Amino acid sequence: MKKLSIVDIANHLNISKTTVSFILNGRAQEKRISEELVERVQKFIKEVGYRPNETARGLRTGKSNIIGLMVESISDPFFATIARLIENKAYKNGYKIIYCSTDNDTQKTKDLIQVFRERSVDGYIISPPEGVDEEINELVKSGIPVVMFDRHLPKAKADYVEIDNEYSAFNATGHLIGKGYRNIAFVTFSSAQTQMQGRLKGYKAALKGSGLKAYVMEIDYNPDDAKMISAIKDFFSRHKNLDAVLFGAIQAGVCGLKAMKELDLHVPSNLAVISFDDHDVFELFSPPITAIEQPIEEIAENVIDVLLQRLNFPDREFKAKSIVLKTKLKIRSSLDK
Amino acid sequence: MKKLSIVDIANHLNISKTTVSFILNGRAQEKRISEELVERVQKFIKEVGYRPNETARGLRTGKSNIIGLMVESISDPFFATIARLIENKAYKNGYKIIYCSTDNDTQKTKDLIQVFRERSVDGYIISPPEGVDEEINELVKSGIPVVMFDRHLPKAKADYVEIDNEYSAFNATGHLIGKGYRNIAFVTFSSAQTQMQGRLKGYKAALKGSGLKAYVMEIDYNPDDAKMISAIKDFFSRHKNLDAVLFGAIQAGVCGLKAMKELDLHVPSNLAVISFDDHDVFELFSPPITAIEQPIEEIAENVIDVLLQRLNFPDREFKAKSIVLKTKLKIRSSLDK
DNA sequence: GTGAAAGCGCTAACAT
DNA sequence: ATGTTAGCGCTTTCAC
Repeated sequence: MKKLSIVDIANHLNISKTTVSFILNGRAQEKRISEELVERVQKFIKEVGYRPNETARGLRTGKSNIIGLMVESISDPFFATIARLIENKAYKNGYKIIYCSTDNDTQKTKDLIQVFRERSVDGYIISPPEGVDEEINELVKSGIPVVMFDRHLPKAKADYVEIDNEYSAFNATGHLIGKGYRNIAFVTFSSAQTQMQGRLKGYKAALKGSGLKAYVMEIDYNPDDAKMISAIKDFFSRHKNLDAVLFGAIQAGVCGLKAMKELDLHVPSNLAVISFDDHDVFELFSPPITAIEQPIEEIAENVIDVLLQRLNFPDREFKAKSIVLKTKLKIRSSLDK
Repeated sequence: MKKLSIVDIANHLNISKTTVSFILNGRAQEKRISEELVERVQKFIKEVGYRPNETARGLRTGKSNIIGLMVESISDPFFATIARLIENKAYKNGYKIIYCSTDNDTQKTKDLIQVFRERSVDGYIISPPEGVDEEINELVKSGIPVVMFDRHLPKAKADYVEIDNEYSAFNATGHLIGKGYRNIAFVTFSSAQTQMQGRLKGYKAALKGSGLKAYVMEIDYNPDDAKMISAIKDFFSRHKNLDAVLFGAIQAGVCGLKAMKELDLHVPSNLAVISFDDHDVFELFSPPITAIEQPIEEIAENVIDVLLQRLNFPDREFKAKSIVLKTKLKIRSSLDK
């Protein structure tokens, strides 16, 4: 059973492939092709299960109907969830998704953008590492829409969707202060990225307002959890006076809790805890961990909506959109002394 | 800056595009093209940053260098991790990955296979729902390699990689029995899939050996956790005599723990717990939950290796491979009365 | 050693 | 209203 082409269809029906093509692309009416013929063609197509070759179509039109999704790591629960939500809506709109993990590696990301370009990916969704602003601007200049999320590159003139990092950290830190904690650490990944900078800024601002001292621990991201755990253990051991900690990301929170466990530090008697990003692991922990919940669905929805807008109206005047969403501080018992 | 094509390169260098193509594809030597010319071409290509159009290449060769990854849900931590590991190796071998979530929906999966076919996806990695055996066989018959994982379809003549579900459940249940538990429940997703059937079988076999009664609870999978949690609560409430529970999947385990929390049932004083699949959430739970750890890296490695083999040696005689891997029972304190 | 030319399956401008 | 035909950018056969 060889695969049929549009010519086979045309020949079999004794019409031209143009006609078939028009019918296939819903331009029958516009081209005033007779109802009867349209029906005959569609019936036959259904009968033999003909499906146009998307590669050929893509070559001809220059569109691939593929969206490139580049995240820090697809295995991270935050990004995996986003990926799932984006997928749903993309497929509903006729787009497929090709993904890759950047590992926050600038060079790797640049290469991957090239790889995606070779395939004429129609649009990009990226949680960008630093240093790819130029590449993103080049894409946008070529008319290929790019939406950044989770963070943005100030020099990249593209749309982005993120949360209010600064306020979220400020608010969480303030909450700890309100509960009477005075030596509050901020444990996060070392990164100059906007989201991490924002969180750090919010944390510091809250402390400053109360005249408290900052204790910042920046972890070098390492795929091997054990390394990060022992770094955090070190930090806690060096700062015995801490009474609370704000984790700047889910991965930091998970490693931090593991570190605390190994040091036999209890929540909240030894350390009160709040972490960015919510997850089962925080909900099921004893006591449940207070978390800054990102509106994941809303993020995904905004990302894909903005991208589809750009895809559908490519020549609309360009003005990069910045969408900043609110988080929710899910207060749980990890704070009650 | 318009994108260059192979013709532009050829024209600029006053040679034919055939020559350029040969050089591009490493056939210069075979075609006895002069060293000097090869170098000149390569230098120029690098200079202008020329990259062949993969769509055109794909149309011509019929190969896309794309692997289709179809999992139950990309947001599930098990599948997300697999996706990450597969991605790594695939990209290293020049393959991109296009993914989709099947939701275990047979019709959706059939449609998605069609969608992937339109794009001439070179090979498939699938955690298949039931009822797509024919589609898989058709792919294999057309010479397109398919590797199933996590489960397999007995009627599908394709390679698969999975764990020893029956033994894993048998062993875990036996461990509970050895610890003195007598009323052991098995809480799992209702599914006729091989992996779930295997787990159920192992559980029952262990009980039978000790003359114990089976308490099986089959949850209908529901994207809304709350529904599943309340179903499990119901079950626990109806069976107050239970002293231990084996969860048949990570999602069942997480929902089960949430249900127990709401019912104020403690581990292990009220119920000893073992769950399939390991995860941070089990490690950080108090007390840490004993888990049946799947060798995720090994699974991913085997899946992609088998697929690459098929891709690289398409005409090698076909004999479907079954790879069954061992799990590890990670014993934690969730069992010690 | 290199080049001309056909053709992969489709779309769309241009006939008719 | 429908057909003819020229590409999209590449690979590959065959000719020189």
